[in-house]
Amino acid sequence: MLHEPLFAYIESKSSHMLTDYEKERIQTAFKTRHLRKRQYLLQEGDVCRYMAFIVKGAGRMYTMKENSQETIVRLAVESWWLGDYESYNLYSPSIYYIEMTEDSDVLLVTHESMQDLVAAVPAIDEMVREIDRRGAIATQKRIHAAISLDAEERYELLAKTYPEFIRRFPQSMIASYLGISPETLSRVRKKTLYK
Amino acid sequence: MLHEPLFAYIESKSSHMLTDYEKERIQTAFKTRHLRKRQYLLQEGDVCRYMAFIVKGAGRMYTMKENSQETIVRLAVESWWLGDYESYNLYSPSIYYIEMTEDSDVLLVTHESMQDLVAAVPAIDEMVREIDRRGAIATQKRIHAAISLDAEERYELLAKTYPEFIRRFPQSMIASYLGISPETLSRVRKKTLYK
DNA sequence: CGCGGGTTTGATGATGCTCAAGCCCGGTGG
DNA sequence: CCACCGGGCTTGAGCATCATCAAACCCGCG
Repeated sequence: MLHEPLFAYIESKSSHMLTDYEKERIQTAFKTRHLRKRQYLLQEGDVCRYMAFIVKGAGRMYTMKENSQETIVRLAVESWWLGDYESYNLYSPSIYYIEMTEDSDVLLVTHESMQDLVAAVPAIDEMVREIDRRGAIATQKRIHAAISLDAEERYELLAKTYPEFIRRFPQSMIASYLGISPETLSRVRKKTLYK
Repeated sequence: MLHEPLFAYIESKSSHMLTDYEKERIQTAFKTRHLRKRQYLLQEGDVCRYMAFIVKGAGRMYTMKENSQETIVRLAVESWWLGDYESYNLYSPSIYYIEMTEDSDVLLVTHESMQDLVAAVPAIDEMVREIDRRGAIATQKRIHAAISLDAEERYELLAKTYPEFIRRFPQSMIASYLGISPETLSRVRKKTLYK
């Protein structure tokens, strides 16, 4: 059953166990959806109507400049969330694209449903706080890395923090996520091999 | 009375008004403290025991590398919060310094007191969620700026988003916050003057 | 008047980008 | 089964951006 990983995730992020009734509510709120590689969850200009919990697969969120230059701001795999937080909360048009990079199973929930769940299910409420807290800490670190480390240091930090990413995403995406060119990343990797 | 700006702030971030009783509780939890320019609120290695709400003044949070190279990750003025979120939540030793850049009045609250308040005062609960939400959105944007914009674009974005910062912090700090050298910032400013 | 911190200016060099070509490898069709 | 794509990665050369180092400058203050 596709919702099981979500239940496990929620319980892992909170001190409450889920009751059967709560699981039912959650199951109703989260719609399952299968997305194939290269399918879009969100396109620039649209409002992000769903947050996606990745049950299986992987995806990326990025912007595109006029010159068709992509900048990846987020990568996500199993048990991660994907969605434009700003657009989702404020119902504003998004500046991002979200695209799956593998065939994926996701669970989608609207902002309204999520708010209801937060109010009704203590474990969800706790989970949301926990996610926000961890998110704030992680982004703080990433900003620090982005403004204070050079290309090589940023790559090594990522490889240490999320080795999974290096394995699952093509190198060009890793480069974009790190804010460096694919060529530079290639050279950095070659260099770090001999160490 | 020093707590008034905090009450106003809380109410502005929530849909609830504060009762007199709640204000009393808040006043008890938040200790006022005067800090002079260059005084530290936190030093590397210490646990961040307080979140600070700035009633008056300004401060900065930064790391220091062995080579005594500073990297500012956060600037804050009136009605902003200052503290290392990670250390504050996890009681782990901080990697940051927090220093006031002006004579300041701040209100300090421990993690435990804050948790009590969140549970007891609906407006505070709402405020915390709102801050987390806005924080997540703002840091997302800052990451995007850091990895996709060049020095000039980053400066112009900051000047547009927080003109206050440009006026209140010395240029060298703005440079560090943007992840560029003071010399480069000086040249960028000269250039943007003639446009 | 002279000191000192922050900013500016100039010269030089490193880091990383761009453009272009070659390479590797897995997939496809003859 | 092999030849031929084609996409992603690598490699190289030249160049732009930005850091570094050093000196001059500006201005408020003792």
